[in-house]
Amino acid sequence: MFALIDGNHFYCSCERVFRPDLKTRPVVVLSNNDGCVVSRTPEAKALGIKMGVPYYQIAHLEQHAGLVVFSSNYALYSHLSHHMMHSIASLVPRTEVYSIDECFADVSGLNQLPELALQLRERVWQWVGIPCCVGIAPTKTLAKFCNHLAKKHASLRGSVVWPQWRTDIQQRALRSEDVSEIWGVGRKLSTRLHAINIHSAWDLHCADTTTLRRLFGVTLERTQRELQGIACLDWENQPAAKQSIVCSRSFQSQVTSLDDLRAALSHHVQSAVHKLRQERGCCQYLRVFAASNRFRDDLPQYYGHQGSFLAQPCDDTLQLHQLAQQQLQQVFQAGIAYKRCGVELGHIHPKHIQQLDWIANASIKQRPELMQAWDSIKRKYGDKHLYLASEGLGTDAWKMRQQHRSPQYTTAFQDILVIPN
DNA sequence: TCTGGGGTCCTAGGACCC
DNA sequence: TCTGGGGTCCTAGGACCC
Repeated sequence: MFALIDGNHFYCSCERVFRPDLKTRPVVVLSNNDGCVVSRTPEAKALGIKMGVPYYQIAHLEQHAGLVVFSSNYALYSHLSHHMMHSIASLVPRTEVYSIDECFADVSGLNQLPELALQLRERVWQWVGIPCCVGIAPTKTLAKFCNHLAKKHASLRGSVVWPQWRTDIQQRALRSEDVSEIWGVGRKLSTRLHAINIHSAWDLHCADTTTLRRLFGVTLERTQRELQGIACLDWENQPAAKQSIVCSRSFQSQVTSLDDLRAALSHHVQSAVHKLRQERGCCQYLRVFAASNRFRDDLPQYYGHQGSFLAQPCDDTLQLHQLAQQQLQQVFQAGIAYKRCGVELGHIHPKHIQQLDWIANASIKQRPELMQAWDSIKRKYGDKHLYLASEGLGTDAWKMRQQHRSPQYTTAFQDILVIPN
């Protein structure tokens, strides 16, 4: 039996933890670079703000409807996420963190599931201040579905326990939801399903399995079985080792000079390789890309990229940085207005298991002690105090726009909340 | 003027093997 | 004129997730 616990409009709720005055106000959180809406409270939803809508289209609501806007503050969200997962783990034998705002919990063999659901919600609320909903069912897909129902219908009081429902109620619930609400059925798939008369979740539940398999493949067959209560997705005991790491950002304004691109890329390489070392991995592939603004039809469009393999797995920032900058040179074309660039590290292997190249003689210079020192300085003093000089080249045009960011209440001493007398 | 940033899995088809 | 059958590995592209 699986429980799925999901924080309600998580990023907004994180902001509200330290701003109780916003409890009933419409709040949204924007994507990086203050681009578009990625989290919204029910009050913001009621204003007609859709998910993913660009900020400039709703900015007027700050003036006219009391909308409160935040830039994303990942330091805050990931820290509160940690606390939330810890609170959940204190009540159940096993958890599997699925994303920053949701987690599966193993409730097999436990009695009084409705009471447990209530307890989970209350504990997260009391310990962390995040409201959440709980869905409990015999498969992960159904648990997600129950969670969805719990969020949608206030009358369910934040939790749905599938086995407690009579069969006809379960059926009615499946009939009431479009197939696109099911986990694993996205936009394309639901369009194709509608075309063959599969509209509701119940239609998918009842569809002919062989046809489904033939037309849509094994993934959707699994989804159907899960809807029928046959578990196809098991617990993931270990978080899988990453196969690739990507770091990229949009620029606050257009960038045309190689120096600005160099600076941005330098920044991204440093974070990507830092993540790589935290994974205890080494990569053997590196790709650099830079792109124009895809929304500007009036400007020349460009997506340039260049990747290459290394003779030897590597986790050395300086080496990878040098290679990335060489590749950028190939990618760069004058006369393009760039809006985004980034780096991808691929073919990642565990650091302690390495296949060396016995033909290529060139061994890549690596400096483990230097990298260790680098990482510990970053850990101790934060990100801003140590970086490669090339990051300081050029202008600030490549940096991120973050005009509405809240303080890092829980992770920076200078941002600790002060409550006046 | 202004539109995010990560990831994974599956499949079809081509190249190759015996 | 007529040309098998069974496999693996790799990659690109398409779909999905948050």
